[in-house]
Amino acid sequence: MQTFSLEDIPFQLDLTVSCGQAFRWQKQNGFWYAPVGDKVWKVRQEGEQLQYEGPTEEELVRYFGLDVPLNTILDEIDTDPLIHAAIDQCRGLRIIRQDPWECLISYICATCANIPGITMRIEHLSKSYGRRVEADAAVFYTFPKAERLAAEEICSVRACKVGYRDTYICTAAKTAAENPRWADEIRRLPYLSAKERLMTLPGVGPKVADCVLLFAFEKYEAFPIDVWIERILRTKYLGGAQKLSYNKAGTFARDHFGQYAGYAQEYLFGIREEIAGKGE
DNA sequence: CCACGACCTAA
DNA sequence: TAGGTCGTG
Repeated sequence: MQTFSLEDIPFQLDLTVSCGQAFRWQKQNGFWYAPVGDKVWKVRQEGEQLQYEGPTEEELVRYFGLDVPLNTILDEIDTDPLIHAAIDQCRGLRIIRQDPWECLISYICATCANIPGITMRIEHLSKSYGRRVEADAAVFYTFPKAERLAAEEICSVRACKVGYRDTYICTAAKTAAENPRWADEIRRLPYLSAKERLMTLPGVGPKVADCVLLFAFEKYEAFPIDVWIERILRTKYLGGAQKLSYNKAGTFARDHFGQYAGYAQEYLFGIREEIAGKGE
């Protein structure tokens, strides 16, 4: 077991792994476990100390974005009373740097589903095509590589309870397997071009693309708008009128919150239950 | 650009 | 009914 001292680095592990951005973390005996890459990670936070097993320190810092100047970012997005309250309540919530391929498939699986439903599909895919890894007498399955999924028939993938997303997953797998540099190419592009490129994949619309750009490509201008965020934007920021188009709402958010609008989205999402319905 | 229904499945 | 996308008007 290794330790990492946070000192003055604001971080809330529990909130970060359970807020709905990543889907594989589970808590057992006081530790959080998840298959990350080809290993199982085990992490616990005790005050200003992180205890961990699995990653190197460098991998740990990178994955949880501990090198990102969070307080500076939060100051920058702190532009109104509601986001201010969200920051007060969730300070330490960080955007995880996920693997692009796993993130892409995860959010393709996220359409018309809640968090348990998404998690279930990813677990099915991993159990069917990933590698079995044991840790502390528990069994985990790594997320399958694109090459592995590209070799599968659509009907086989559908057995993972992914429903109509089967063809989307298979097409994405073939695309990624044919061009292993796809993620690097997207990473180099500015936000809008990267989004256009992602949206050429079937099953990837503006919302899924924004999620992947924010959670895997460090494009912090990305502001994913789901039904929760749309409701908050409409009732709390735009006078409760009719629905805005996705692009207009996103443009408003970037104007209002600035270049780190994606962080604002996460913090607003973090307090969605408290303000849902109120003011509708 | 906006409205609409279909799409799989599980809770 | 659900954290959308796609095809059609």
